[in-house]
Amino acid sequence: MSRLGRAFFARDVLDVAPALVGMQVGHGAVRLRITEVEAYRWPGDTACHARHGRTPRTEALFGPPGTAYVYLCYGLHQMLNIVTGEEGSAQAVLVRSAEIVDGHALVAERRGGRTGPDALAGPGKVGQALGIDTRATGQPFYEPGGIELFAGTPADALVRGPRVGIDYAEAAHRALPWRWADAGSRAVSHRKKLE
DNA sequence: CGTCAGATGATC
DNA sequence: ATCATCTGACGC
Repeated sequence: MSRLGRAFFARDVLDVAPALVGMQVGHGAVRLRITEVEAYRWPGDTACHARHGRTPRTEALFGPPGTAYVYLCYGLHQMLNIVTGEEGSAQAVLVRSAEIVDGHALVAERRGGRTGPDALAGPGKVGQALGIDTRATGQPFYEPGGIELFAGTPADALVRGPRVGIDYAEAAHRALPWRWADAGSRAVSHRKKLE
């Protein structure tokens, strides 16, 4: 499968996010098919980490398209974001869920020996399966060696709805339907809130 | 099926 | 103090 080039990511996050469903993300021996994503963008979205402007942590969100923004959530979970749009704009796609394509054994080991379905529903599980951490922040996806993104099998149909876990944001932004998922996949979190 | 508390650490 | 979460415990 072919690697996604920089141009794929150099569009608005609302175009890139749904296009990423069905694409594949790889790191080392692990390859996953993306099944659920969310878009974040500042200005105009108080759910976005960049809502208070540039800080050491959010600097990566303003970086060039096709690079990683990985942050630690609740002190436990490594959350993978894909930076989009032109450099200087704060946009990223959060990879929320995926199916295991390759590296089943390694993923099971990282998950503490849990063996079972190929569905990884939830962003913490995606980061854990890939074995990534915040040190990947700033790395490009379109070059070999790090986290890589490949063209995959687009979903037959997408479902969309509001994003998850952003109670701190203004009501209007909480309601934005900026979450997309593969309608036919079992690897989707909070499925009830989607249509 | 549901709700709930605890884990755990960077950030501003 | 807050937080783009997960898991296991417990109740129905």
